[in-house]
Formats: sequence, C-alpha cells, structure tokens
Amino acid sequence: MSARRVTLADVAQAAGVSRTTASLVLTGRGRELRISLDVEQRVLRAADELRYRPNAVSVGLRTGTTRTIGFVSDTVATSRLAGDMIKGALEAARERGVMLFIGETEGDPDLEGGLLHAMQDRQVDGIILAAMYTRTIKVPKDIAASPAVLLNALPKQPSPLPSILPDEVEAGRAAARVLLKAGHREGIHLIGVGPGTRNVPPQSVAAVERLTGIREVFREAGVKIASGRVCRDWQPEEGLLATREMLASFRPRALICLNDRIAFGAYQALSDAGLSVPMDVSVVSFDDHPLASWMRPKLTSVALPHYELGRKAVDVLFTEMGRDGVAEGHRGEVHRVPMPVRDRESVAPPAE
Amino acid sequence: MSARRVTLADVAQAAGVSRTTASLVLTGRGRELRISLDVEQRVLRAADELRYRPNAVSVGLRTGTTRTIGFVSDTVATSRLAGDMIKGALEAARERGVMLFIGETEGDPDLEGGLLHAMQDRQVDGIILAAMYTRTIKVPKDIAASPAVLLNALPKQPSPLPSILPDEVEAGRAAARVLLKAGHREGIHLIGVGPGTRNVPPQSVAAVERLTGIREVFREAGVKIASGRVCRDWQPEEGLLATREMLASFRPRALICLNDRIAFGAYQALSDAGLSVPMDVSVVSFDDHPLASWMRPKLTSVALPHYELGRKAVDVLFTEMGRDGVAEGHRGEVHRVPMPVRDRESVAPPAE
DNA sequence: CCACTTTGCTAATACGGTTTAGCAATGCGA
DNA sequence: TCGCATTGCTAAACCGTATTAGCAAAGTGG
Repeated sequence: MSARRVTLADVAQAAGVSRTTASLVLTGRGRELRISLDVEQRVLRAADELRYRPNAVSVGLRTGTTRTIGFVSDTVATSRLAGDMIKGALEAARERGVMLFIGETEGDPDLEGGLLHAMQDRQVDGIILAAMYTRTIKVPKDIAASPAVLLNALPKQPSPLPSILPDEVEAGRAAARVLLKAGHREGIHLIGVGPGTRNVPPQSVAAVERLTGIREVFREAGVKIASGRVCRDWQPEEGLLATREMLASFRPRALICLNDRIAFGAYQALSDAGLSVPMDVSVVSFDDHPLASWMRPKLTSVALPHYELGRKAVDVLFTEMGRDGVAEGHRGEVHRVPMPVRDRESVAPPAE
Repeated sequence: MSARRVTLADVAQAAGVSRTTASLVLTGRGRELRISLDVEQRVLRAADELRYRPNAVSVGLRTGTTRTIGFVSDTVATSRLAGDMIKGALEAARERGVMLFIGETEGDPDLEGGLLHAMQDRQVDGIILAAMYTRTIKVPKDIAASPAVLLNALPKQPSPLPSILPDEVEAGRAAARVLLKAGHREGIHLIGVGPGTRNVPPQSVAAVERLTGIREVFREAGVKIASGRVCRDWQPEEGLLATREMLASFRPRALICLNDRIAFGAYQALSDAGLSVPMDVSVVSFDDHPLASWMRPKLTSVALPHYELGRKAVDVLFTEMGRDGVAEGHRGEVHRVPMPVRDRESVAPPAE
C-alpha cells in the first residue's frame, strides 16, 4: 500500500553498478557476459538486502512470456470433479513456477470468447480448455493464438489440439472384470445404459465408451448381459427408478451402475426390495465420487482420475508450448489417463 | 502463434494519426482532450477493422493496475465448498471485468508466502485469502502490500483486514427455530457438539457459533437440550457412532446434526435402530451439502451460502481497493452473510 | 611500441501502451 | 495589426525489465 516496490534500478544503485549489470547478474547471465565475481556478489547482496523481486508484469512485457496459463472450463462449481482437476493443474503449475487464471463459461460461447480474449490480452503462455463432464466441444477458432489443450473433452470438428481424457473404455473393461473375477456370469444388469450399443444418453462420451469396454469383456468371456436401462440424467432419482423397474422383471445377481449417483439410487431401490448388497446383489460403479465411500456397504467404483487429468493437461500444455511452431505428425494427439479400480465392499461372489 | 498481435501503433498508422491520439480516443479521453469527431471516427474504425485489443500487460505496466485479483485458499479440491465460493467470486469478478488468479496453499505457510509473492509480482489489484472451512487463520504480514480480504476466516491476531463469514450464530438460531416451530420441546439431542458451550471440536468456528445460536433460542423458549456429543471430525462415520451411542441411553424426538455428513451417519444409525425419519425422529442439519437432497427423506438443512460468500468477497475487496489509502474507522470489519434454511422432508411434529 | 584481443562493464533501445507538456494553426477582441 | 485564447493534435517521457551493441582499460604477441 505504502512503500514503493524495490526495482532493479534500486538494486543497481545500491550495488553501484548499471541496471544492465544488475539485470545480467540476476538473470544468471553474469558469467556468460563476463561480470566479475566481485560485482556479482555486490549485486546479489544488494538484491537480497533490499528484498528485490522482479516485476513480473514488466518482464512479461519485455519477454512476451508471462509464466501464466489460463484454465477455462464450462463450469467449475457444479461438481467435485472440477475441484480435483483444478487441484491437479494447480500443483503441476506450481511445480513449474506458473500461475493459473481461472475462468468459467457456463456453456455460453460468448462468455467463452470473452474469457479467451481476456486471457490472451493478458499474454497467457497457454490455455487449458476443460469440460467438467467428458464430452465433445466446439473448439473456438481463435484459440490457437496461443498453445492450447483440451481437457476431458474431444473436439467436435477435427482439430490440431491435443486432448486429455480418462480411459473410459478400459474402465468399462475393468468394471466387467471385477464382476467376472468375483465369479459372476449371469444375472448381470446395467443401470444407466445398454444393453445395446445404441442405448446411451446423448452427448455422453463416457456412456458410449464405458459400455464398449463392458460389452467387450463380457463378449470375450461368453457372458450375456441380462438387461440394461438408459438413464438420461445420471442422478440418484433416475437410478432408483431404473433399478426399481428392472427389479419388477428380474432377480439380479450383479449391477453395473454407470456412475456413483445412479448407484446411490440403486442402493435405495435394492434396500426397498429387501435385497442386500453384496450378499444378494453385487454392485460396481464408476467415478469414485466421495459419496462412494460414505455409502453402506462402501461402493466399489472405477475412479475418474481428476487430479491426474489436471496434472496431465499442464504437462501436455508445456510440451506444446515447447514445440516452436511447426512440428507436425502428432497434431491432435489423444492422451488417455488410466482409471483405477477402488475395490471396496459392494462386490461378493454370487450366492448359491 | 503466427500473426503478430495488432498494436496501438498499427491502429494509429491505419488511421493516419499519432499513437497518442489513438490512445486518447480508445481510452475515451478523446472528447476531453479535444480530438475532432472526424479523427475519432477514423481511429475507432481502424481499431475495429484491425480487431485491435490492447495488450493488458503493457497497460498493467504503465498504469500499475492489472484488473486482476488473486484468490488464495488453503485447499480448493477437498470439498464442494470451494467450488461454489470460487464460482461466486468468478462471476462477481467477471461482472467487473476482472480476472482471477487461483492458488492453493494446503495449509503450508511457505507455499502461502510464495503464492502471495507470485501474485504481488504480477501486480494483482487485490487478494482474497480464503479458508474452505470457517476458521481463524494467521494473516501473513506482507499481505497488506495490496488490498486484501479474508474469506470464510477470521484473523488470529487483530488485523485491519475485513472478513466475510457465514452468519453461523443466526444459522444456529434458525435450526433451533425449525424444531420449535414443528412443535418440538423435548427429546432434542445434538450430534457433533454440546450440550455445553465448551464441548466443541478445536479450531472450529462453526461449531462454537452454531451452538451459541442453538442454545440461545432454546434458552429463551425454556427448552432443555437433552444431550449432545462432540465429534472431532465431522464425518459420516463419527455421526453414525455418536448417534448409536446416544441411542443407547435415550429415545430422541429430534436431532440437530452439526453438518450434513454427520446427519448422513445419523440416518444410518437411526435406520439400524428401526427408527424412521421424520415420523419417529426429526433431523435438522447444517451446510446443505449436495448430499442433503439425495438422502431419503431429503434432509432439512441450514445452507452455507458459498456462492454468496464468494461474491461478497469480491464486492468488499473492490470497496477496499477504492479506499485510497487511509480511511480508518472501519478497519477489520466483519461481514456476515445469511445462511438460508432449506426446508425439506426430515422434520415433522413430534409423534404423540 | 603498436596493433589486436580479451576483460568488464554500460548506453541505448525495445516491449506496448498512457500521460504530460507543448506546438502550430486558427479565432477573437481591441 | 497585434496579443491572447482556443482548437486539435503530437513529441517525448515513463512504467520496469531484457538485450544488443559497443566502449574503455588491460593484457598479449611481435
């Protein structure tokens, strides 16, 4: 508020040298440009004593690089997802000495455009364009003004931007294998999608890919999926309804719920029907929402690696920033981040 | 990546005027400095055609103000809280044409110091120092280099910084009133704190204040709190244990759970004991975690106004930034944001 | 002793804007 | 016709740093 910031000129004066010399020493180019050891020490001491910290704005103007990246997402608050993704990005950024601008578009293209401009005006070194739920997005045309990556999203039209995504197909396989390994081969029902490849809610990449993985493993194992119900909106309410409906026609041995909120609803339906988890029915799910470990019994779930996704986005963005312009060949690369299985208490061998 | 950015000089040249003139027109000082209407139009047209956007870094250097504020919190990912607080701040910031730097300290003072410096180096116009769970924090000494506010936190030592907090005492009163209004006057138990003022988990501001409000209303109504149990960590597990323990000695008519996760555990304990909510036992809680509306029956809860807190922080920060230096009198002001009651299905009149 | 290299530092310019001071042309009153 | 105010614009300085080009002094070889 009060005391003016210490500038390079102050340091130079205190050390009795020119600003040039001070700058050279402090940017580590002193040796290279033959500044004597004596002077170097004087400058360093002065800087230290005055608690000099370079003005990043000035450096940004001069060098054109601000050590700042922008993180633009459709919505940050609605889910915990955002939090962990941002956290991952934040930590990876910190390790590299970079700061993060955050912006939220709420799906509004105008807001998105405005945000991207505001960030570019501030000379960000790169941009992460993130979606909170995996989906395809329309890539704004002028985003390529700076290096950029897509996080948790695929481009609608072909695009040179790399994307970072959870490995949903493999997650689907993992969920199916959890049941197979526990000995399940029949009475397996899907809540949220299926049973056919086309029975998926619109827009959802996760739905399609998880289902693909699930079907693949069961097919290879010669196991038939007993039934599947689509839920448009993957909320507890719908999970409850879908499960209740399924219970009207079947006596299931195992459920694959397409996410934890659906599983939460399924638990309620099963409990209402007097069925116990995992004794009567095993349940596997996806996302590893915090909820999953609060439920009784604790829910076995294939985790969305939000934190890792965030980190990876920063990593990829940095290699992208390193790439000096044209280096064709790996444009539009897709990076898949593994989804780990969290084994808990909701799966047991089928009762005899 | 490729095409150089359009600069003011380009605009000036295209309009056939000096950089000075272009700048004056574009900053709206044209009239004031007697630039002719004709020239003004030429400049505006040129800027428009060239799609000129001022380089914010340069402006920042010259004017010393970057239209950027820093949001530093102890941890953003752990809870949904963060999300909504950030969202509120983000929207309020956008409305004012300001961008947000986000940083996370994980409670590490060194990281915190580093972050604050990194932000000050980038010439932020102000800083929001936020805690995810309401608590007292040690205010870093050199934070006052720029205007700052405390969000969801109180200073440990007296400090000139304003703080923004949820109105927890009033929330406590509201919770108690919900029960009174439903007709409850006995068999009311507290899960998480109490019954005495000193039975609170350490560090938690919310615990103390909620309890204060609760006790005040019941005292005035001449109602006695039947019992209370402290939970150190306000998690479902502890809520379950505490409730089970209480049920061993009492037959409660109503529970005030100190947050929703505790209530979640309490639901399980009540269900295990064959008690139904709200027929046998009414439950009121705090926070309005998303969980609250997923539970069956839906949980009545006094909501933490995260979104509003975030907005308010930006508002207060702006008035703080407006205050040119010394304006004593309202230093260290505390702003309380109301906590609204979300009436749902977990409260009913006491059974006869 | 002189030309030439090396050593050790600095002057000057650039980054892209904003802002102050001031200049040339015109208008106006006496 | 002269002095002075007004109009309409611009030159120049400035923000704080990085970087290029170059200068003076000292050292080196012949």
